Amino acid sequence: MEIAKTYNPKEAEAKWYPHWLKHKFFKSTPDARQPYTIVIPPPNVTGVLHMGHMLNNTIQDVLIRRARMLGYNACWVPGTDHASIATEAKVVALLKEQGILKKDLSRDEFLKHAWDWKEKYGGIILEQLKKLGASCDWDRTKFTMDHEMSDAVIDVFIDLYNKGQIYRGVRMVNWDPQSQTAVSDEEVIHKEKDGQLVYINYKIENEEGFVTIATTRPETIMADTAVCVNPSDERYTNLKGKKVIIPLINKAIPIIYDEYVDASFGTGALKVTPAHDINDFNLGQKHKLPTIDGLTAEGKISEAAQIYVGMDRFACRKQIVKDLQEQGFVLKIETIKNKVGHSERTDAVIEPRLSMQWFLKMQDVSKPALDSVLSNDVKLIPEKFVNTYKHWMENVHDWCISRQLWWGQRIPAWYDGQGNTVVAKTKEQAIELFKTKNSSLKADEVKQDEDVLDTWFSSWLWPLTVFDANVIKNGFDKANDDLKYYYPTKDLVTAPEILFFWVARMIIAGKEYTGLKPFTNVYLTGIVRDKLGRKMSKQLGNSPDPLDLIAKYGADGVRVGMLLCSPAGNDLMFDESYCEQGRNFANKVWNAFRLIKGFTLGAEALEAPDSLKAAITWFQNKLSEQLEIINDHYSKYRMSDALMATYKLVWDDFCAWYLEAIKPEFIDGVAKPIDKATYDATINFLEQLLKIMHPWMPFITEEIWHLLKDRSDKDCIIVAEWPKQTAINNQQLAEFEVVKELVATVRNLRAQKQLSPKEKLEVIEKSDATKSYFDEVVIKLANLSTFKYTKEKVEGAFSFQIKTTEFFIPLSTNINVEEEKLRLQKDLDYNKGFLESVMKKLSNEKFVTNAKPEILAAEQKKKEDAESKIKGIEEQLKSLTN
RNA sequence: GGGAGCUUAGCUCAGCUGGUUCAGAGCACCUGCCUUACAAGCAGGGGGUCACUGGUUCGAACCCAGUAGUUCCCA
Repeated sequence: MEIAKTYNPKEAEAKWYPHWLKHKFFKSTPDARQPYTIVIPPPNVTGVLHMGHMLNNTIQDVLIRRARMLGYNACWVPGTDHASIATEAKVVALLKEQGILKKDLSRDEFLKHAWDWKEKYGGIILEQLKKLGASCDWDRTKFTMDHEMSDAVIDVFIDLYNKGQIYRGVRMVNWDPQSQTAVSDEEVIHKEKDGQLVYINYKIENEEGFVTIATTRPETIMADTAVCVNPSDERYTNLKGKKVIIPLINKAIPIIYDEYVDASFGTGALKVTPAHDINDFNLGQKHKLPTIDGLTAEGKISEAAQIYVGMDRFACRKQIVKDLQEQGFVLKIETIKNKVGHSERTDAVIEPRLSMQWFLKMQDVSKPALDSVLSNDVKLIPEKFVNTYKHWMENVHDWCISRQLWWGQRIPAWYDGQGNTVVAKTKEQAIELFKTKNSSLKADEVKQDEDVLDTWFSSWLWPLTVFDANVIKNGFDKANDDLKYYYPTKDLVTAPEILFFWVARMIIAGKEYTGLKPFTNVYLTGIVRDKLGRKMSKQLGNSPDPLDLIAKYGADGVRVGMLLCSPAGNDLMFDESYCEQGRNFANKVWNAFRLIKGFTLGAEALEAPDSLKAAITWFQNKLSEQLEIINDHYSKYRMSDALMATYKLVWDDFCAWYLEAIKPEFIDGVAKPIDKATYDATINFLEQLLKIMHPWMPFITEEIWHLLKDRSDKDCIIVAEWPKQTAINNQQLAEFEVVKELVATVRNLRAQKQLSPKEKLEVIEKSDATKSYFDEVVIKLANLSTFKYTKEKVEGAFSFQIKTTEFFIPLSTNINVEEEKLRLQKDLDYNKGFLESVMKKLSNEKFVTNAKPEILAAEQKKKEDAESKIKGIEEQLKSLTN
């Protein structure tokens, strides 16, 4: 059979993914084995696969594939997230294109459109993950708004309400005027912007003179209800009990005194606008000031402001400054940098706004979640995130969980129109509850809260409800078999940006409802940036389409490329050339396979020559040594290190050394046959390497696995057993390092002297020995005629040292004496300098008395080695001079 | 404004208990090769004052302090 010269990823990908699915290799059901569980961070239904998903899901797939091979019952649960704000925005926009306005639709009509949209587009991203090779148990696919998943969310709300942890109140929230909903603190992104600090004169009532305030938000002055100064600020002590007049609307407001005001900022006089600033709100509460809401939900000037009514907040800001200037109220304008909050979802400027919202008290529930991270029960990888986590959890604010949207779980709170509120799952239950409070209730007056819950209020249950959506209702002790078996899950792989949004809250929910952590390890990936360090985003257009990359480099190539540049928790500067490197690696593996496949097996009686036996034992050792290192990297979640060790084991050790050593020679254009022992060993090595490579490169390894031998449909590498270590002979590994150096020196000599690689050379080792284990390997790799031993120096030959051993290579052409002397002199100088530095240490009394014995012994050895080396070089120099 | 981290070769990064397994890897670069698996390759090579300044120590990339640059989190 003809095997293509370059690997064709498309074919293998199209063949093996369906094959794996067909044989249900991704499927997991509880059994006697140990479980290894990962729940996917559910991607947003509005999303398409981006580089962040690629990274995140490749890591999960590597972990789950290796776990499967290690014999765990590996279960990777996929699914999607309903993403209230983003999805509702998409649906609203789509309807608008069709000429339908949300306000003209009933709630049910709108939701029907939203579900249609979700059915049509919501699964795209999961289909894309399959192209990457993701080995999820697709039968378990969940959606955060699946009926029973939503039910659990409602049950949690009711439960926490009944426990007194949820309350409703007027609070200053982060209002997104574009999507017309409150968002949580965590969804506000603060960006530094150029702003104007406007100094405005407020006339003192019934008196000459004025007080100057400085503000970045002049459009809110109509909603001012006081001016506040620091009581110790001498400039304003004379104003006690007086009032000032707000310009344009000529309204008198009191001057109040509070330590809160920083006398050094602006003029030291602060306009107090309780409805539009959280600090002002707190001041207003303290001093019992009235609250005037000067803005509407759309971010326009409200009736309460009296003037500019209906004007957009930003247009008004410009206009009012102009008007104030014309009327002489503006003292000056400074340009300053200030941080402005933006909505994470819509990028609209966030408006602090007073409104009635639902909150979850975080104080009590967060405590166990903090402890589980501090005690390492839940491990954050890398550890540096523990600090950030701790800081957030210790300064946590109550969580605003209501959103003024329709797409999501509707808050199960009911109002009777007479000021009573109950929380219940159904209207009927609500009515029952009302009856205990208010006997004159009419059923049609009972109305459910219009708002839905924050999306994170549903996804914080994800690791629980994907297995058992009834766990909230029934309690953890009555959990189903799935939850009991798979929970707590093993690893969570996610981005640091959602450490608080999601990770912390899952731990809270897990602790609250099971008493257990939801996962053991949290692997935090970095943000994928371009090579200029910019975050990849659609807006910038600097993100490649992952599917294009897969088409270009193959899924395996892209997976390797992603992970080559991804240190845990650090951002990665992605560049396509990494994928190229991944593709090249796949091709290298392919060609190693081609070579092996092309071997012709000799007669049964053909024995393995010594050179091959030595190469085999060496590689067996090497494989075992590296496997231990790779396993260790995995155990520490050092993914790119594990990958690099795999890469070098395959490319350098296997291809460049082992295969070169055992590769049959060609005689008269025909390859010599290979003996069975070597052939079998080589196939076995390749199989083990394929297994080690499989988590990184699932497709090519499966392809070669099947091309290598005739195997049944079920005998797939995806379910093969992870290689086991064998004893390591370190002595032989060390000896082979000398072999490598020796071969390199010979090759280097050829290059320098411009000798043909075909010309056979002779190497003579100065030693008492007459033979050693790897001689035949050296002969082959360095293309020698003979490898001999001598007790005496060889005159007139090229000479060199490796460690403390001298070697000679007689050359047909005379060596250039001057050149040699120069080279040897350089070597001598280096070694003398080295010896000197060692002697300095050894003659230092404090070193000798303080250093650990093994360090001292090592220095002693260095000294001896250096001395013997120097002696050897000096002798060579002497013989050259003669 | 408060807190955390980072700074090692042209690039991306390792460097675990301070000591020749300490200055490393991959890529890129340079030189020579179309050598019967692979030019998506082979062989060889160059390249770093470990951000800076001080300190501790017999000894510092590593520990401590300060400075600069940078990233993130919180307000």
